[in-house]
This record gives sequence, structure tokens and C-alpha cells, in this order.
Amino acid sequence: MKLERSNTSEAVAAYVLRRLFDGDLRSGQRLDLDAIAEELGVSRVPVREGLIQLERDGLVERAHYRRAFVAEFDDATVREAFELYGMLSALTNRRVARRRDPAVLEALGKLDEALARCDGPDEFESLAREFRRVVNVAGAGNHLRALLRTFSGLVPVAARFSIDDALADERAALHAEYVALRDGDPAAAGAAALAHLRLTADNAIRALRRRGVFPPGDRSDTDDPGWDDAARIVEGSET
Amino acid sequence: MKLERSNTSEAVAAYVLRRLFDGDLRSGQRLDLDAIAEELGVSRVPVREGLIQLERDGLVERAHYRRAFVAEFDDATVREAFELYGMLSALTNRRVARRRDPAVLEALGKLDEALARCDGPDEFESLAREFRRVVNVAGAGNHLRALLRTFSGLVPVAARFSIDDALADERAALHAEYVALRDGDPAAAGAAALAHLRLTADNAIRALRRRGVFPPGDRSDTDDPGWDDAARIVEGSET
DNA sequence: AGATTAGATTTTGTATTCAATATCGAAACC
DNA sequence: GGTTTCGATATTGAATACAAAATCTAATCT
Repeated sequence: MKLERSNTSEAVAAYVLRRLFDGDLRSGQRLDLDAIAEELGVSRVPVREGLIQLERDGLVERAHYRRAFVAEFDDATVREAFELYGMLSALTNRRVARRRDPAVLEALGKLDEALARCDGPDEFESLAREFRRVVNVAGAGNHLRALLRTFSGLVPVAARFSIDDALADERAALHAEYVALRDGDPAAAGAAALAHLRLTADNAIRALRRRGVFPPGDRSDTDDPGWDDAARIVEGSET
Repeated sequence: MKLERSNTSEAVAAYVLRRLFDGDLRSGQRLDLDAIAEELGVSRVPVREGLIQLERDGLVERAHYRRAFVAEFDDATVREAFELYGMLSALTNRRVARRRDPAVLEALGKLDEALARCDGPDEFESLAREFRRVVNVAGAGNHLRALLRTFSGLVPVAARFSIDDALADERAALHAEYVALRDGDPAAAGAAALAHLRLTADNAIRALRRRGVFPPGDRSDTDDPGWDDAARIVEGSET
């Protein structure tokens, strides 16, 4: 197994995550430290640290001197992740829209333009991530950034499925976010983030079902009350 | 230095956090791995892993092959942490209130009773943490629990200051949460969580200022728009 | 004098080794 | 026959040792 040789522990986390999305690893399955270490040709220390990261991301269960297991990973779990990520993104969007920082808006404008022109999922994904990064740096403090980082493994990987399946919808949703931010409308910017992530979640979960990643009996509906809770962020009048 | 000998890395994280709240460590200050390791009489591996955890919590800045530093830590940062924690707690409260699980409500009822009777900050703190734990287990999925865990270091330590300073207010705020949960009123339960954490944040920040933990010029006001953003979760009609 | 770069030093990351704990299986007991 | 306890095995956690990278210092050049 070839391996990115900087930040081994993150590479390990990415590797395990990929196998999760490939359907190789199922909920409750045990994670053999030594096996992973050997598969990747690294020591056990970075493997452990990678699993610690995944534990913090809610994807792995660990206990002192006990084996590590894959945490619950079904469509409801993925949906919850996107609900939370959408809620937090709505927060950052609100702040950025309220601040109206010209430098930030100009940077976002350039990205929006590039996103409109760009072709191909690779380029789109790269630009979209940069867009979100700029917004987060501008609108999130240390702790909010830390929370968002919790999803830095899962969300991009899942979002890629949505990009591959529905590039046009993704483009429109992201553009809507930009417009709201440019107009300095916090409520609209928050709502746009939530709508975008909800779209992404639906597409991603559909794709993952097709791939057989989720256990068969799993079929939680697309309109669970979690989204309504999250929507409270963007409802109500201006602050 | 004496040290709890299970989960060394967590003990390290707790130790660094304590020194942060004691004012020994300031923003931007470098964290010497070897020094900490020697102070605690442990190796460098668990120290590094402890700092990795604090990095994930937004309290430490780290980069590949670069020294570790204390992240920004001022009253605005602490307030943001409580805003986010309050928002997430509001989410769990909403869910628990909607579910109306009799077993959960009974457990919470017992805790509420004990909280009404109990005397002394130690006992109150213990019961209050248990109360929150029960709610989180009942109302949060893997990812929401992971996000809440992000604050498992900072929030309890800071909250303790509020308990010491204003036990009566804390008791009232927590009881209000219980009442809303028992009545199955999601909106009220969410609002109560937010109000509670806002109270806690104000008290804690006041105490930390007294202790001289924050840099001197630091004086962000108590009514920043972040709370309003968070409040959007709990406003609006029932789902 | 100030900037630049090459070497020495420090510091971090990873591998290896050793210790601590849990898991698994078989024998003993009820 | 089923359950419990004790020992062997497996597996994780931490300490030590080694390698890789950055920082610091000082000498060199402009």
C-alpha cells in the first residue's frame, strides 16, 4: 500500500475512512491495529493516533486497553453528520454575511466566477472546498473551526458523490450561498448553507446506498425532524 | 507531579487545561513536549497524543514537525465555546423533549430531585454532569456526541467557576431545563439549555477575569450576536 | 550593516521494545 | 449440562531509541 508520507496518522485516518466508504468495513467490525499497520507498512503508533482522530470524529469506538471497533455507520448517521455540518456552516455564513468584509467577498466572488466557468468534478470539488475554507476562516473562531474540522474526513468524501451525481445542482446551491453572502443577508446565507448541505446529503446517501455501503434493512426517510431543528438557525427575523 | 495512571494522554490534556485556567499558560506561548513530559514523569508519546486532543478541541495549534503553541484563549473564545455548546445542548434537549422516553424522564426526575436537595458545589457538579450525560446519551447520535465531546475538557472546568459563584442560579437554570423536558416542550427545552449555558458563560468569564487568566485589554461585551444566532435553533414553532 | 546560507542544535515524528490489561479457552466446580 | 474461575494468548498502551525536519547560530557575501 502506497502512502502519503507526511502526517502518517492522518493518512491512516483517511485510509480507514476510504475503506469505510468502499463498504469494506461495516458497523461494529473490529479494527485490527497490527493488520492496518502492516497493510500500510507503518508502525502501530501512527495507526493508533489515526484511530484516535476517527474516534473524535465519531466514526470509531475505542476504550482503554480494549479493541477498536467501527462505530454505527448507516444513513441516519451520515444524515446527522450533514445536519450538524450544515448547521455549523449556517452559523459561519451568518457571521460572514453580517461582517461584509470586502476582502473576503472579493475572494469569494472570484471563486464563484471560477465555479461558474469550471468544468469537471475534480476542479469543482477543489474550488468548492476553497470556497468553504475561505468562509470558515473569515467567520469561525477557534472552537467553531474545531467543530467543523470534526467533519473534515467524512463530509468531503461523501460530498464527492453528490458532485459526481449532480454537478449542476451543487453548482446552483453554492452559487445561492454566494449571492446571499454578497448581499449581506445573514438569514438567507444561513438558509442557503443548510439547503446546500441537505441536497448534498440526499445525493450522497443515495449514492452510498447504490454502492451497498449501508446495511440492507436501513431506510430512514429523507425528511427527519433533525433538519427542522437545524432550520431554526435560519428562521426568524434579522439580528 | 502525581498523575492518574489510566489514559495518560487524557491526563496530560487535563493537566495542560488546568494550567491554562490557572493562568500559567498564555495565548501563543509555546508548549515544550519534553518539559511537560518531565513535569508529569511520563514519556513524550502520550504528551503528544494529549496535545493532539487539545488541538482537536481548538485549544492548541500544531503543525507537522513544528512546535505546539497555545491557541487564542480570551473571553471571546470562551464565550464562543459556550455558545456552541449551548446550541448543541439545545439540539439534544429538543430531541429528548420530543421523544418523551419514560425511562429517560424518570432518570432525569431522580437527578432533579437530588439536585434540589443536594448541598455543596462538589455534589452539585457531579449531579449536573450526570444530568447532561443522560440527556446526551438519550438525544444525541454518534456525531453530535462527538461534537459535544469536543468541549468535555473546557466546559466543565469553566462551569465549575459558575457553580462556585452562583450555585442558586445554576440550580434554577438546570431545573428549568428539567421542567421543559418533562413537559415534552422541545422549544422551551432548547431555550432553557441556551439560557443556562449563557448564564454559566457569563459567570465563568467573570471569574476568569478576576483570576487574571485573560490578557488585560480584553473586554468583549456580554451580548454579542453569536447568542442570537444560536437562539435561532430554539425559536420558531414546534416541529 | 543587513541579508543569506550552510552547518549545528533542537524538536518533532516514527519504529521498536517492553509492560499492562483484556480476551479467549479449558479445566474445575456446582 | 451449564457456569465459574484460572491460566495462556492476544492486544493495546507507554517507554525508549532512532530518523526526519525545522529552528537557531554564525559565518559569508553584497
